[in-house]
Amino acid sequence: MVSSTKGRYALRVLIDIAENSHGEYIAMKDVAARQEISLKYMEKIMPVLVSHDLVESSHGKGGGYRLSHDPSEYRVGEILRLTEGDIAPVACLQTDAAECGRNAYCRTLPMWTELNRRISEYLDSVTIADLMQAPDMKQPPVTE
Amino acid sequence: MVSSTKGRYALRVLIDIAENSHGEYIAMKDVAARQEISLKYMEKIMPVLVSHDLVESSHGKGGGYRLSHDPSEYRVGEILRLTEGDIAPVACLQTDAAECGRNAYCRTLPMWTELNRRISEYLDSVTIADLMQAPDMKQPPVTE
DNA sequence: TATTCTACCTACCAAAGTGGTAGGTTAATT
DNA sequence: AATTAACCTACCACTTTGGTAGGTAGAATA
Repeated sequence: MVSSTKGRYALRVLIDIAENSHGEYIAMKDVAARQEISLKYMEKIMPVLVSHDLVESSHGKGGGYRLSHDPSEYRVGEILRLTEGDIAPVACLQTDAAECGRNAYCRTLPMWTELNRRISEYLDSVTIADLMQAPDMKQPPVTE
Repeated sequence: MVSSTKGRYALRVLIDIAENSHGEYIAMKDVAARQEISLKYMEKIMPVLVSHDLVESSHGKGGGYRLSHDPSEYRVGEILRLTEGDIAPVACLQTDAAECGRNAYCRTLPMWTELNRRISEYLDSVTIADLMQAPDMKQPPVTE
């Protein structure tokens, strides 16, 4: 699996902030309701985005999160790498992977490397701006 | 992770059979030694390949496995789908996935769908024949 | 100053998946 | 009959996933 809920939720939250906060801070309570994601679970994902300066936070009333940059500057691959740790399709290509020892004569390594390259290339070609509300898309219902 | 050891081992075993058995049955003991894979673990993977007619087996002395078809007829995507169950990069695209309910307004679904398409397209474009020993490749050492 | 709202931090946890091991049974060959 | 090798079933330790619970810290407002 390239992406677990962690990375996917992070993406959806960023898109939600991009669409609904207009430069203002937006409370996670609202995002969680719209995205139907557990608030508590989201709270575990957000600090990662803060520490890498993807979003800025403010405590207290009227606080919440807002984007640090323009939506067009957020590459999906980058977001997934931060939240998932790695997006390599196989264990032996992960950045923390131990040397296999069989690399010199591994028949499949070149294929995995090429697959990895194609996945990264595609995910890095898509930005948050690309994923924002298309004209023909409905807004999600606000379920309280 | 698109592929766990199950799928990767299946691939390596099929390539090993393609390279080393020449139409003859080949014992898993030998493949396991060359590929440095636990024989017992391999034994759990092989029956899947038999039941889908990728390989044929024979019991007893001089028995083992051999390919049912020409190496060029084995697509990597097909092998991974059999052994992994699914190669979708995200849970909501798996064949057994429950309807999300948010699909109509999910901003990320089209991207995941396209990523899934690209992964499948690439993996289905590679065959076992493509992965067999290149001229500049060493044979793995036979570790007893 | 007290209250309220919100981010943030820590600990815990159930379920599923991963990557095996162990031991025995069946079938084919010598 | 003995040997060899596939095959079947059960078990298991470890990690990841996807959370929940409860409390703390900081900022705004009344």
